[in-house]
Amino acid sequence: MVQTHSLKKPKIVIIGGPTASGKSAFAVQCALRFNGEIISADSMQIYRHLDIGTGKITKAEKKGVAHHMIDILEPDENYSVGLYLQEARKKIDSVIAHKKLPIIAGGTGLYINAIINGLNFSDANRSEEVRNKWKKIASQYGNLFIYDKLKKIDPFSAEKINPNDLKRVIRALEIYEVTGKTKSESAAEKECNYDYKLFILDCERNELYEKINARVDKMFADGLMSEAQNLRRFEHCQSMQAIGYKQIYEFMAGKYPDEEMLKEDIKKQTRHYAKRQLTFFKGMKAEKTWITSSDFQSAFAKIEEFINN
RNA sequence: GCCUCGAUAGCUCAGUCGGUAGAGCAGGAGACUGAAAAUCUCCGUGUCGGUGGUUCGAUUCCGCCUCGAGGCA
Repeated sequence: MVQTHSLKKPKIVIIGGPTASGKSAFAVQCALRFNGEIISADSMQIYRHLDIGTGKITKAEKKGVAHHMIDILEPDENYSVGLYLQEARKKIDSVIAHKKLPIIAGGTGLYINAIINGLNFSDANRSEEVRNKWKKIASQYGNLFIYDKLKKIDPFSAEKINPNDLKRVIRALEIYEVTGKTKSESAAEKECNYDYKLFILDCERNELYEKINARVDKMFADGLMSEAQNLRRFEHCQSMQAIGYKQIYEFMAGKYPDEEMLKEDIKKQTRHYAKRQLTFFKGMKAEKTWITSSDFQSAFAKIEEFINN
């Protein structure tokens, strides 16, 4: 993506990467070094009380650096990229107003992408009513049935969506129903409001997986079970899509032979998730710099250069 | 010591009435614009334990050997 006349735009640093890659710690180091404040881009850490399971940064780990967009919702609240973008922009602007460097850090690629590439369909907010209606139709007449509806309304979008990808088929239908315009009609490239420097943290796959495994073990040692237990009344809320909690509820319902299997499954799900994150960042339309933990020094140099030119 | 049953992909196993084999899981790759820690798509060659024999041809049938599980002594 080419950035034109970036000189006038405010500068922000963005840090992405898979879980357990060390984003949070790196972000704190950057903030300390460049007088920054961190704006989280994590769809699960925005929820209060989901601490251990989301690997939320602790007070000590924050080292006095301000963190935004963490702990702003109760577990029973719904959220969306649209709301995130709205809030995050405000935070970014206020950090800039305070003459500090905004550092966006998190693993939710979609949120980061929204900040970089904006969002179309601005008036197509989620409509539970519309979604439920289509969901019901789909379960009654099959995925293909509603896919065919979409094909008639918006063949261009349908072309790019797999018929089994129910959520996306429904969303495309929803956009049309809410705005009267099709998804493809309203799609357009947008230019980023900010001059950004994006780093993606990564490491060798085996090493990443080992870190993930160790991290899950630590979560259990830190009391994930009781944390989940205490949140059980939210079992069917959006926040409980987070890996760990839902498996624990299934464990309590007797779906795993023993705790060891539970842990193994959570590790596995987390590995799959990390892989998906990596794929998303790889495919993201943005200028990015891939780094590992051994590249921190050179990354600092790049940030230095970025903010000073 | 004898008998029985196993030995096939990293793991669990299916299968080949004899023409060199396929599922699930793991693993890999990918998609992704308001639920994203979600949702979805694609990818399977391995001395078919070893060795002799029968056969045009054996992973498949037969013998022996090795290893594992169970049973009888």
